[in-house]
Amino acid sequence: MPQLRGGGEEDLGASDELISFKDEGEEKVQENSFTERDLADLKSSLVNESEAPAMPEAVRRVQDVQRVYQEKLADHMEDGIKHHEEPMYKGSGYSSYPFLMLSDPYLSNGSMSTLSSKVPVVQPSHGVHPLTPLIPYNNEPFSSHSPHLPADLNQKQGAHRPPQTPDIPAFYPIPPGGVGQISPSMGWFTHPLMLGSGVHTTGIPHPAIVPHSGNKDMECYDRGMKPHLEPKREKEPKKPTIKKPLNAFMLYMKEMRAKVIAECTLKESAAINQILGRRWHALSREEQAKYYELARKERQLHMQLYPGWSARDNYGKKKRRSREKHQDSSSDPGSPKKCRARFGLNQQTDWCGPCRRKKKCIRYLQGEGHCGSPVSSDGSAVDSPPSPVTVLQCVSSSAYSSCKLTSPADSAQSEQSCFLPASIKAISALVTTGHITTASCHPSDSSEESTARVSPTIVAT
DNA sequence: CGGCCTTTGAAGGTA
DNA sequence: TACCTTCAAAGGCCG
Repeated sequence: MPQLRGGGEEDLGASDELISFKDEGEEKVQENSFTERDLADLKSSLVNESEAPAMPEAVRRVQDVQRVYQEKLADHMEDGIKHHEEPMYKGSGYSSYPFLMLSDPYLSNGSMSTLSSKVPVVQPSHGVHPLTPLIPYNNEPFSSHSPHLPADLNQKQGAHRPPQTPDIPAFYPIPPGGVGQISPSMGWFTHPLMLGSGVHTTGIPHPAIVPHSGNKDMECYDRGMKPHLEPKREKEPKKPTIKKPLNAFMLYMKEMRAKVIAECTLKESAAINQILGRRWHALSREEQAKYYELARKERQLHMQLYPGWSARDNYGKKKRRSREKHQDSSSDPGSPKKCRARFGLNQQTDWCGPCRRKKKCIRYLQGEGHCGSPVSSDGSAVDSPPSPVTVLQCVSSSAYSSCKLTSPADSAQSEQSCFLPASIKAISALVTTGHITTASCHPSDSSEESTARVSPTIVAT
């Protein structure tokens, strides 16, 4: 993965990113230079575009809105909420970042901006992550049904937010319609730091704060009304959930999901995510770098908005099934346990995917006899051997789809049966229809299935 | 109704 | 330092 460490800035990614990209060459130096200079170029070019005579109307509106927000915030600042500066944004180009993010949808004739030059921009039908306004995929107003739309921010986090730099408001997305269209019914939001006493003039909450389910305030927003906050206050106010900022892959998924759905006529997220995972690996470093940069900005912004927040805060809010760690197969003391141990750090290209992600090794913990390595878009194995298998035939049942597989590496073309869990039967359907030509097969990692479990790898759609 | 599935990355905890 | 765990999004599925 790209290391977008730009001169003095904090890490853009975890060590995982470094690991993944090590196998792609030694262009790190070049990569490192991407963020600062290229971002600056991007920004200036976008600004120039916006100032050009041919600037689309929407872009001008964006600027107008940003100006309004700047003025609004200045007013708030004068009201005594100004505490500290955020030097990290000063002169870093970050202040213009929203421009970077927001310009895309508004650029003329749907062309993609530099930022997403090679990444198709889709029009998701659903909502936008609280901070994912940074992502330039939507030229629609926010969906009023977005689960991210917070309803009761006013009484919650927003009121406790530290004062903000004038840069911040510009980070937020501008509806295509401009200021005049900003309304709660659109799910538009207000920077928490602009709230002052907790309620912004627009009364629109910040989407990073997600109310708990059953919040009637949401319905208010859905109906374009302001929420009834006062009855709420009488009760014990539930703490809103501040979501984690999206990482690069999540941003990528949000942007590409609709496209994959359209292409593959799939709806099941599990299957779609598998495809997206493949495509993610197939992305060039430059393409991935865009998303890492977006994610970095999101994290920065998130830290600014919620300084005391920790991802740990949300632990336990999702009920997780008891993990299969009880059945940890690491009870094989003699053999190499992990790709890491077997290949070492300097042969990370030979690591399986989970090892690269510092997760449980699927290759040597579970034995080496299984077929199945994900396959990149060019058909080569991403995770190194073993070879992918070709799906010859799939027969769906209620619970599983049984597929006959053959491995190219097996010259005898002996067939073996794998079983697709019901959750990915849709994949097998694609196989049978010829949309998918290759799949990989992993042996069952739990005792509950004696059959092999197919983890389909999408080669062509 | 709520957890599961499935993906990658980030972050925090543990050994 | 290495490893592990949880959560972030999404929506169909299932108990």
